Amino acid sequence: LKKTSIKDIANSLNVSPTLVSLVLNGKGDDNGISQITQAKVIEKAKELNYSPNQAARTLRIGKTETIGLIVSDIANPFYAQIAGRVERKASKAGYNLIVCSTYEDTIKENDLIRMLISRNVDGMIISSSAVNCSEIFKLKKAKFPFVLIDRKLPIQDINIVASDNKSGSYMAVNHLLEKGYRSIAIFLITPTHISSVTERKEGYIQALEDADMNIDDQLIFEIRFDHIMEDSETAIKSILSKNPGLEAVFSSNNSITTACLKIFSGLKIKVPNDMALFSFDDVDWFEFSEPKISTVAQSVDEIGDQAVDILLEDIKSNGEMEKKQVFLMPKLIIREST
Amino acid sequence: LKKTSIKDIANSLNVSPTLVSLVLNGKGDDNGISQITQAKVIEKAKELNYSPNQAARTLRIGKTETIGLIVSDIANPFYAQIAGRVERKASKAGYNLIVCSTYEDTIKENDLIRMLISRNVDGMIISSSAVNCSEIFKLKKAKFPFVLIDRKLPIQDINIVASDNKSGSYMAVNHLLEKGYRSIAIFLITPTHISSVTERKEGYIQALEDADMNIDDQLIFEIRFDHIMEDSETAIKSILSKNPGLEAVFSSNNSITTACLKIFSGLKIKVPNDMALFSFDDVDWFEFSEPKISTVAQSVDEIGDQAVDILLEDIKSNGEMEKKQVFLMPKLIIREST
DNA sequence: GTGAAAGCGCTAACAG
DNA sequence: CTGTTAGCGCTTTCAC
Repeated sequence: LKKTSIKDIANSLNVSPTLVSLVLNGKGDDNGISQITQAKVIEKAKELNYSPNQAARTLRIGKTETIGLIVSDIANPFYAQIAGRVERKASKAGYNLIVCSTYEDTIKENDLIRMLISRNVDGMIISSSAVNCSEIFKLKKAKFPFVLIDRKLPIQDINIVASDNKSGSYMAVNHLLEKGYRSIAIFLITPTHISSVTERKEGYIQALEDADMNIDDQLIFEIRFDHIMEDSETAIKSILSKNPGLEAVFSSNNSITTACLKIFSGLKIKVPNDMALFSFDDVDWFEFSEPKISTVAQSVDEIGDQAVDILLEDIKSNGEMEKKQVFLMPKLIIREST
Repeated sequence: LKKTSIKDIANSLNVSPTLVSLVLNGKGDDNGISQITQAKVIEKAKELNYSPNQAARTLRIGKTETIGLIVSDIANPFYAQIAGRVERKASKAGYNLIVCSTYEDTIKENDLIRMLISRNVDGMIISSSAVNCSEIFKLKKAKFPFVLIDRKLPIQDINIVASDNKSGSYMAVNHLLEKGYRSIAIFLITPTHISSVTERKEGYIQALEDADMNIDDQLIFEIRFDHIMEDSETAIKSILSKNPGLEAVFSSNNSITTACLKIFSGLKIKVPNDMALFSFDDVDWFEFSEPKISTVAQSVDEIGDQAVDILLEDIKSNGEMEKKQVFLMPKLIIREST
């Protein structure tokens, strides 16, 4: 498979590669190349099915018109929706998108960042699960354009677009309290060090404290992201045996909610009568499930849109611009599960 | 942002770029480069935070270890799941993935194919909505490795992994018939020329014919993919006014099912008592919705896995291998909506 | 054990 | 109006 190059076009037309390059890049008029020649070049390019070798172009000019998106799992509807949104916006601005999943593996995350750098992406959007943020810190130091989404990192002066998870969580627990639920468990997803998780835990604790209630560590469960069904089942069974009086579960992650629903159904536990269930993130089916699920909804579209806007701006400024921090307030959607 | 190159390492160590390249590519031992020198190079590379410039590498060796995935909409759970599966498998084999969505725009599809070629991807996995398959045909002619998924194209001898949509549809309608539903509408998504859609229509017609029933064109609805809510609503209202006796809707696409559920709910139409509903594709929430949704489930994971396997094999063979056709039989999952 | 030199395809500065 | 030249960073052949 030998691809046609600018040289091939030039040779078959008896002109120089430069001329062909100029024409094909729309700089023909600027350089006063005759319309006839231009037409010939363009026609020949089509005839030979020419498509520019981006590797060569990138090597020469350093830009790729590509941005990288790193998330924990592209199959999660939350990230899938963000990815779709980012793709559309980026595409409109002439950028392509490389999407990568880390599956919460911090080594893989670092590898992916290096890989994207190697590929000369012009910028990145990252939902990081980093503990040691060395790789991200390098990006910052190198003034490489990037914006964090969804999860904070303990680094100053970097772009970020995320939800105010603590407030979201606080509102959710508060709602449960107002509804009269006294004994409330929270299910957190691992890795628990990521900011969205710690913040959701903080919101839960704060809400209980503000209501002068005790925090019972026994009611705070950690569900491993790669063993969601098992751990949720263990957690629920533990509740049933040790805390039969429990009235509500705040499932702070949409995948955990799915698991809980399955398990409750298997155990013939009726929501919300036997047990209330509050979720985080709004997934389309929460509106049709039995029962419909109350949840804390993040502005997914806005996260995607703003991330792209900020990133493109940063790219334009060569990483020199003043960094932006955007925190979106999530909204409570009350349905039937509480 | 000046990245460190092989030359930088070479200079600071007073060795040649050749040596550095050799060491960094694990060819040090083969070329008898001393362990001490190798260690120095590797250390220096780390120290200078070296990451190879893929553009240069690609320009030189022609390969990128990247594959492209083109689907209609990455935010659709069906494709999101395939993408996840493909990403994992490809990643294990050392390949990166570029994911693109066409949003059913054939122009965009062609642009994307050219873009991926420009980027020197080593192969592609494509769910095509092409009418005029010129671009895909060019791939074939150039012996460029690719595999179609989900949708057939009228081209011989190309790799494809798809479901037997006609049989799936046939089984679904047959099930409705057996359950005693006599009057059955089908909702098809546009563009209707894509094979999965025409096949689902064919299966519907065949099942009715085999049961000696008339085909009523009034009961075949086309829902525009970018106006799903509106068109579904129009269709349902048309049914209610013109065919009040209708007993079942076969919604041959998961997004349409979502819309139908919303609309039925708004109209206080009870499923399955007032109207049965059968879907296509299995989405996790079909198990929790009210009612739980009967559907034709494709083996999504298998589509993804096989597509990658075949693609990698084709890449290895330089596009010379005998092309493979895989058609997976979907399964009926009967729940409460029928 | 190591280095020099060529070339992948493209673009940009400069020359006519 | 068009062409020459150089070089982006890397790998590879060949030479010492």
